[in-house]
Amino acid sequence: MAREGGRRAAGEEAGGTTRGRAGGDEPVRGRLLGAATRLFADRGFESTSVQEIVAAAGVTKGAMYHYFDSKDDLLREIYARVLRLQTERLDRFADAPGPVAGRVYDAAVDVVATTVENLDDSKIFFRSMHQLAPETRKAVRAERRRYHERFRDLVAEGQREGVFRADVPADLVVDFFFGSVHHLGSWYHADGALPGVAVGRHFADLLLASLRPVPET
Amino acid sequence: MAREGGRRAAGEEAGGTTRGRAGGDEPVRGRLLGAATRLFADRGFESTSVQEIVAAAGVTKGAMYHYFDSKDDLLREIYARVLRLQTERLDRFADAPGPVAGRVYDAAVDVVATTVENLDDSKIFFRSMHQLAPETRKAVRAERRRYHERFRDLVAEGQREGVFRADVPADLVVDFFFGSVHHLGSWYHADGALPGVAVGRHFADLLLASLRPVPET
Amino acid sequence: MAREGGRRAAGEEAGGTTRGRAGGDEPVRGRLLGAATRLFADRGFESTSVQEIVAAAGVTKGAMYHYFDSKDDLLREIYARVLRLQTERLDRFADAPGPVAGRVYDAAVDVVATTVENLDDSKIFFRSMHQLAPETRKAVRAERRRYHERFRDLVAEGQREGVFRADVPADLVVDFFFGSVHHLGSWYHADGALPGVAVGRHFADLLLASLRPVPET
Amino acid sequence: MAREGGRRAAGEEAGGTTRGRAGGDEPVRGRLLGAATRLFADRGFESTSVQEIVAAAGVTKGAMYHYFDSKDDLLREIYARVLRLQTERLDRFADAPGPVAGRVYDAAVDVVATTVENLDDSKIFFRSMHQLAPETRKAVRAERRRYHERFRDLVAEGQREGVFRADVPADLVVDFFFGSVHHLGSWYHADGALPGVAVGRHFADLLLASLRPVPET
DNA sequence: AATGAATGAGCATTCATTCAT
DNA sequence: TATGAATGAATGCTCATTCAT
Repeated sequence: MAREGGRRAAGEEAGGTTRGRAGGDEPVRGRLLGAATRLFADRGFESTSVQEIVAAAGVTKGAMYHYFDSKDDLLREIYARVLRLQTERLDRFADAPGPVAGRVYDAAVDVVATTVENLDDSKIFFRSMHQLAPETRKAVRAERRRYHERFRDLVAEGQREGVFRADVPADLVVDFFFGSVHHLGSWYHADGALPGVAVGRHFADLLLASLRPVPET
Repeated sequence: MAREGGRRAAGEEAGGTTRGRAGGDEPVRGRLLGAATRLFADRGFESTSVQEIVAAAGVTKGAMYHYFDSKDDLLREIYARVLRLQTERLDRFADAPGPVAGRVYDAAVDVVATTVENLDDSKIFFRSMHQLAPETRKAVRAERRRYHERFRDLVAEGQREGVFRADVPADLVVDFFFGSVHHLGSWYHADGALPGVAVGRHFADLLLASLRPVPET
Repeated sequence: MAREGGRRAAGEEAGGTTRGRAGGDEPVRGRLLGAATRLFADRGFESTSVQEIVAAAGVTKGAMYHYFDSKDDLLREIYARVLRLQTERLDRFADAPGPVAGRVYDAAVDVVATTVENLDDSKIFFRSMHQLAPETRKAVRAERRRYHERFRDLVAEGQREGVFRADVPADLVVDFFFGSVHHLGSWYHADGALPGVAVGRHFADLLLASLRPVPET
Repeated sequence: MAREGGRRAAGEEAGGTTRGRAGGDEPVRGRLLGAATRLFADRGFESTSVQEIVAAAGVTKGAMYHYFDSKDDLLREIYARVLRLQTERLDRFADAPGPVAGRVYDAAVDVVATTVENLDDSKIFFRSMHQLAPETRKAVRAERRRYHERFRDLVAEGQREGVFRADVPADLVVDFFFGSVHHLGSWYHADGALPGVAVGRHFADLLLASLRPVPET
């Protein structure tokens, strides 16, 4: 039963299986996912009770277990959503035409901007990985690795072409850069002076600068 | 069983109140801190029970509550240990003589190497911040901010001297770099090919490269 | 899927209200009763969820609540079915012509054979009695007592005629014998070497032997 | 922790680890086992909540989980207690000197009397077997089988000696007789006219009578 | 310095049942 | 005749913590 609901995940905002009752006009499933995302980001997965989630979503526990198999399932869905979004966007930038440096720059700006726009997702992603069931964790990591490799291939392409320095492993560059991205959740505040895109441009600048071929002395 | 941090913590009490019993020769307090560090890093703070900690340390619950006020107190001690260590080391490098670029480089290599050597501490630090009591969290953040500012001042010094580019805020540079450092816990494995210091040198290289003044066109 | 009892139950409604859908060609009501019988016998009444029953029957919960008032109602129907069957059969043998010893023997063989053929019913009967609503339980017990008395009267008839020993209360003989019958569910396996009728003949032999008048010494 | 308590099972009535608080003077562990036995017999294992058990024993849930691993563990202990008692007693009678018929008679009387004296245990034994974890169930069945075989060997001994008829398998005789014994819980009431030993003597009489060699005609 | 029995609040989850459609 | 979303009460169990000894 919950599995059926689970399958419907992709279309969750397509709306309208429920008429909206107490708590909002959005379908129950989406409300639950939204409430869970906010709470998991704020307090952590383990410190958030199912009771708090359903209260925040304005539904009953039974309703939650109608749409999701478990609290873990909720987390799993959030991971799936993040992975889907990020993969889609990277693909778009990596496959674009033009010189590799530009594509890396654009992808870097975008991933920062997207991360800032979905800061809750990002906080959850790196803080709650170890709460996933081993199997799920493996799947998430595999998907994440594909993402990493996609970006790394872009860097490696630049290195082969000579527009990026080649004396640092491309994998390490990616870990270096994405460390910065993933920690946005630790310090960035929406009410800060710098908009997400501005941060993205700075980060992308720093990345490209760090990759400039070392000047001869 | 005994971790480096654990040994320090025990010493802090100015010597052996316990004669070591089942589970190791080290004083009880240190054993508890060591076991807690390992378990918090592996499973997270919330998913680790006091029972598991005392079992891993080979003591009883009563003994734990003799040395620590609460489970939170254990976490607080771990944070204090990390902050003390990192601040000490940064001070050493920042206060060293010589040109600013060299000091930044050395400090950067060191923080990476130290993080890699105490990877469990690092994992805990960024994953469990939100479990601290608000007051403690505030104190930890303040201390952390001082650390950040110390490093930022180094960068700003280089910018004023003209050896670092000045078109990117020094604060942002520090967040950029420490994001990379803090995420070492997400991918670095002790059994990997690259020793901690090597990673440190690559990271420091990238940092300095990203700070080189932008060439005139 | 279809058990003998299930087929009878369906017929009771005087013919097919449902055209059979996913899961079998049999009417829904019978499928539900069959599935419930098997599951109650395997796992016990309390450990079987309505969800499991409807899944096994290939219908939805709503359908079940259309045909039955409650989960208890399902159990009540199973009891009614068993009682009807056993009473019918005993009546047939008790009312037959011929000497009382032969009638007791035949009835004894038959109840064993019938029990073995409907072992699930038997398992449920003695394991789940206490789950019935007090009122229903009272009714079931009353019906059961009538059955017991019918058999006891047969024994008493033999005692009066002098073909059975009279130094043991007829009621006790019946409890003695039916204990053996009711516990068939605890040890008899359909794949065992001995067919139900063979067990029945042995049991009937033992019963009649135990009733032989005590020889004078 | 609960395991430690579990080991102490045998000495549970040796008394005095607790000073008796609300609810009685008996140690907590024994009170819990007593309350559970009564309730499981009355309402069945599944229909009895842990809350009801601890309320009846006058302790808190936490205390129960200090002594027992789970509700299942409680049931397991009850089974262990029954098996221990019955095996002990059968051994005593089977190993006694004298002719086999007398030993069978005495053992039969005793098992009925003992069953009647511990009717709750008996009700639980045959009603809740399927609630045991598969592993435990296997162990219980194995122990039970040894009991059955001990009794069967006694019957077989009599058949070899010619004092019992040999045309019915000894195993079947044992199943026949113990069926009667196990179903005492279904009809016997302590307030009934017949004391346990009297029922035992009647049952033993019936058993021996059913085993008399068939007279030649 | 250390024990271990006991607490009690809280947790994730299950489940029979209802009801608008 | 049948669906499936939703309910709400109850369940077994965990856990940080206390306290007399």
